[in-house]
Amino acid sequence: MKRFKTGETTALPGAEIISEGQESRHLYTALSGMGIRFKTLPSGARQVVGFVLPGDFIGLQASITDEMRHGIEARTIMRLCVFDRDRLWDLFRDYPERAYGVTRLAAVEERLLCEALMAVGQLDGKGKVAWLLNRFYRRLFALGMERDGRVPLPYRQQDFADALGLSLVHTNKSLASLRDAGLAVWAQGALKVHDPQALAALAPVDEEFERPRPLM
Amino acid sequence: MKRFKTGETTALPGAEIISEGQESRHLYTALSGMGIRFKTLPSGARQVVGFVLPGDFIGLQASITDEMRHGIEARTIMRLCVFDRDRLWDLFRDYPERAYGVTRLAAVEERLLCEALMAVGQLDGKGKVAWLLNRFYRRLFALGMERDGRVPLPYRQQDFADALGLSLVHTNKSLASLRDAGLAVWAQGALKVHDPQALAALAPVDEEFERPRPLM
DNA sequence: CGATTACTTGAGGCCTGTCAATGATGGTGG
DNA sequence: CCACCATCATTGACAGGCCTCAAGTAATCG
Repeated sequence: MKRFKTGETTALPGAEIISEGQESRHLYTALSGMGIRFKTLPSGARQVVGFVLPGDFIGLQASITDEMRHGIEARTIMRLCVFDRDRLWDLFRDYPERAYGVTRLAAVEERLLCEALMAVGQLDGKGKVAWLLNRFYRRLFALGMERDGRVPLPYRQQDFADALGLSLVHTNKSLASLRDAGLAVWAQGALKVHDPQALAALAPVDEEFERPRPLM
Repeated sequence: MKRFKTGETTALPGAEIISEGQESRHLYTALSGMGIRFKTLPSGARQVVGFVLPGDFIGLQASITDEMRHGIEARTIMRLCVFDRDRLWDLFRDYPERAYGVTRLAAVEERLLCEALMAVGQLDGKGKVAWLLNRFYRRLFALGMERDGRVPLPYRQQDFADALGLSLVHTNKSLASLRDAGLAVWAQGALKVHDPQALAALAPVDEEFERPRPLM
C-alpha cells in the first residue's frame, strides 16, 4: 500500500478535515484520534451522521462520486494517513483484493448508518442514548481501546444530541437517567458500562463489527 | 455482464426477497417494480431504511459481509436479475471497471442513507414527509418515470411512517397538510408535485442523483 | 357484495423541545 | 496564585409536537 500513500497529516481538535460539498483530492485513513461526520441544514441544524474512529476511512464518497455530502471534523488531535484520490482507480485495476477491501469497508459503514437510522427513527430518548453508548463501547472494545471496563469517549453531549436528533437538554437528562439506573456512566471523556445487558435490552446492537477490518 | 447473470426471478407484492440476518447466496438487480428495505426491532417496530427502485442493487451487503442486516420486501410485482454471490470476487479480479461501478453504487446508497438520517433526525413531521416526497419525485424523474408531472408511488402510508419515524396518524395528517397547502398530492398510487420549490424549501434534497448509474 | 385492508379525522396525554439560570471545568493573563 | 472568561454540563418550568386510542369512511379483492 505504500505506493498509494502520499504522506501523513495532523488535525487539531475542531479542525475541518473535509468540508461539506467539497471536492477533495485526498483520501484519508485515521491512524489515531477521533472525529465526527456531519451534515448541515440551511437552518443551521446539524446532523452527526457518524463518528470517525482509528482505522476508519475518510473521503471515499468524495473520491468515487466527486463530492462529499458530509463534512469531517476532528474532536481530538488526529493523525491521518493521506492517499491520492486519483490513484484509487489504479488500486482497483492493479490490486483487486484491496479494492474488495475498500468496498467491504463501505458496506460496513452502510451498516452503521442503517443501525443509526433505526435508532433515531424508532427508539425513544433514553433508548437512543443507550444505543449510542453501547455502540461506542463495542466499537472501541473491538479496537482494543477498552481498559478496566472503560473506553475513551472524547465527545461533547452536543455531538450526541446532533447524532440522535435530540435536544441537548434532553440528551443530558437521558444520560442522567441511565447513570442513575446504574447502566453506564460517561464523564471526563471516558465511558464505563456497568450493565451491558440492560443497555442492549434497551437498544439492540448488531454484533460482530469486531471482525477484522481491512487495513490500508 | 452476462457471464455473471444466472437468471431472472419475479417477486410478488409482499414477498420477502431477502430476509433480515439471512446469508444470501444471491445478488439481485431490480429490473422493474419497487420494494422496501427494512430492519425490525425485537419490539416489533419496523424501520424502513430505504426504497428499492428499478436499477437498484440488492444484497451487496450480504455478499461482502456475509449477512444482510436488513430485509427486502416487494411492494409491487418485481422482476429481478439474479447474480451468483461467489462470482462477485471474480468480477473484482477480472473487471475492475465493473468493480469500481459496484463500489460507486454503494457510495451513492450511502449518500441516500445519510440524507435520510438527516431528515429523520432534524426535520419536523411536515418536513420529513416533504423530504420523502421530494426525494421520490427526483429519483423517479431521473429514471424517466415521470409523466405529465406525475410519478408512480405504489407504497402505503405505513411505509412512509416507518421510514420517517412517525406514527401512521401523524404521517397522514402531515400529508394532508401538504396537500391543503397545494404543494403535492399523493393518491391512487401516484404522486403529483405542484410546487417543487416550496417542497425543497421545507426539506433540502441533494442534487444530481440523476448522474448515470452503472448498470449491471 | 361481503370482508379485509388502507385511509381519514378527532380527542387527550405524554415525550421532548425551548427558555432560562446555575454550576463545573479548563485555559489565560496579571 | 488568583481573578477572569469561555465552554460545557446540569437542572427546573413550561409549552407544543407527536403518539395513542378510537371511530368512521373509502378502496380493494375474491
